[in-house]
Formats: sequence, structure tokens, C-alpha cells
Amino acid sequence: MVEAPFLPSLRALVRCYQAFSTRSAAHLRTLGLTPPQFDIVATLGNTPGMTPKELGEKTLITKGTLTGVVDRLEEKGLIRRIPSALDGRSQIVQLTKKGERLFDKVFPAHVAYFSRAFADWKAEDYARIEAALHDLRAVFESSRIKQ
Amino acid sequence: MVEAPFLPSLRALVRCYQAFSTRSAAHLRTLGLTPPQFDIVATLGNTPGMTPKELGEKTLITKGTLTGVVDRLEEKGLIRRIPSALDGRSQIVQLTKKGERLFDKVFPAHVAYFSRAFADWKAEDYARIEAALHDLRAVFESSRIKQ
DNA sequence: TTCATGTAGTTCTAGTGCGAACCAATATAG
DNA sequence: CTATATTGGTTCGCACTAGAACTACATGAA
Repeated sequence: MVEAPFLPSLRALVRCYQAFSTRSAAHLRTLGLTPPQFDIVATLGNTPGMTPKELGEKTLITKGTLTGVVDRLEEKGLIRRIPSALDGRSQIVQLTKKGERLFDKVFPAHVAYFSRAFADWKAEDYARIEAALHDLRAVFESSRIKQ
Repeated sequence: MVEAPFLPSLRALVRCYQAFSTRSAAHLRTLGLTPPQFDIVATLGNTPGMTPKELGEKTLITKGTLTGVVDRLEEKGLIRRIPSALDGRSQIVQLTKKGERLFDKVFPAHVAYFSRAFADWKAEDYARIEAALHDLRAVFESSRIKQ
């Protein structure tokens, strides 16, 4: 049995993602945030806030997980939950002043952390990577998977 | 402040990886394995076994995590730990007969699960993806990150 | 030898992570 | 209008995750 031709691509994806997330997490730790916490703060930055549902869609964090992450950010005083006036089930999550100050510090710092490594990259390099990842993602979202 | 030009590439990477891992995990669940458990079983398949250290390097699972994953596979009777004769600190992890039978069933099934979606892909498509992911990974492993 | 250093695995802590079950509120069908 | 279905969030069970502290063994130098 020959090895399936797509396995090296999957391995490359996993290794690339791992390399990114390990680096990213190590830097965020020095800033006092976990990766999902940073994700939430970065998503809420420069917005009037949004519902947990919307937050979950943007960050790809499922709702059961999100409750806990938001809880811990609330304990740290970085975000606040406001019940929605329009829908009794819903709420708005938004950064507090403290959360905004942290966003203003941490987001540029995290971008800066990676930017030197991308210094030589040209627009077409980004385009090429984005296209490749887009095509690969299309495969995983294909209806031809399963069954 | 303009958005950093590499952010769309990072987003594309994260979304692609998520799409893959969500699909993969959903299928593995129907086979009774978690993703890391499958990873271990697939790595041990068709080998005489290896040390946890080696297993961790191949699967990218850190040693603290690995102990627990291997524990649960041992409880299921799929793997066995043999103390190393040469080094009193070391051990060999290998599939049991039951583990081998599971590997023979589950590995092809999981490959088959994805293969239809890749049906139209040619060698150069794989080469393109692998090259792109390789280049991106090089950035994350660059010594130019940090400081 | 013996002492210092290094290494393989385990344990611990805190934080994800998912899906399923749940509750309360809203929307819809009849 | 009222059952019924749907939806937003929380809770729960179980597993993974990294890193730090720890134990036992191994290795190297004096």
C-alpha cells in the first residue's frame, strides 16, 4: 500500500501551525495572557463590544469554552458583561478601560514580535501563502469528505 | 496604523488548521479515539515500539502531556510499556495485538475519510502547498523572531 | 569513588477544548 | 393565544495542553 499523497501536506500543515502557536503562546505568556485570552481581547479592541455568540464565531472558540475564557478575563477586570436590552437571553461583552489599555499595549507588541521575521516578504509571497491555505481549507470543508 | 501585512496569512493558517482538525477529530471520535491517541497509535503502527521521548518528538506532544495520553491507551489495552534493559530511566512503548488490530483498521479508515476530497489534486498541487507551508514555518522558526 | 550535572518520565497546576445536557427567553406554528 | 421549537449562555464530564517541579537513574570529571 502506497502512502496517500496528501499525508505530507497534512504533516506540513500541522508542523507549521504548531511552530506558529508555540512561538505565539510563548510570547503571549510574557504579556500575561493565554492565547485564547489574547484572541478575545484583540477581537474586542476598537469595537463597542459584541455578543459571546459573535465572539465565538470570530475566534473559533466554541460556546462552552468561551464562557470560561470570558469568566477569567472578567475576574482580571479586563472585560465586562452587559445584559442585552433587546434580548433577555443575550449579552454584550466589552473591554473595560483596563482592558483597552492592555489591548493598546499588547496587540502592537505581539505584532511587532513577528514582524521582523517577515521583513523580507513581498506582497506576492503573502498572496501565494494565502492562496495555498485557502485551497487546502476548501478541501477540508468539501462535501466530498465523509460517507 | 496600517494592519501588518502578515496578519491575513496567519488568519488563513489558523482557519485552515482548524478546519482540518475539526473534521479529523469528528471522524476519529466515531472510531473511538481522540486525535492524540490516534497520533500515537499511527506512529507506533508497523514499528517495534519506541521510547516516549521519541514518540513525543514525532507527534509534537510534550512529555508531560504524553504520560497521560499513554496512560489512557494502556488502560484501553492498546499499548504496553516495557522498561528498557539498557537504561533504567527509559522504557519502550509498543502496540499490543489489540493495538495492532486497531491500527490496521483505523489508519486506512482515516486516510480514506479524506482521500475523496483530494481526488482531483495533482503532484504539483501538493508540492505547492508543501512549499508554501515550509516557507511559512521557516519564518516562525527564524532567529529573527524575538527581541 | 564521589560529586555535579544531565536526562527520562511522572506529577502537578491552571487553562483550554469539545460535545451534550441544561435553563431561560424568544420565536413560530397551529 | 398557546403549545412547540429554537436560540443564547452556562454547566458538566472527560481529555488534552504546556511548563515547572520532582524523582530516579546515568554520566562525566576530579
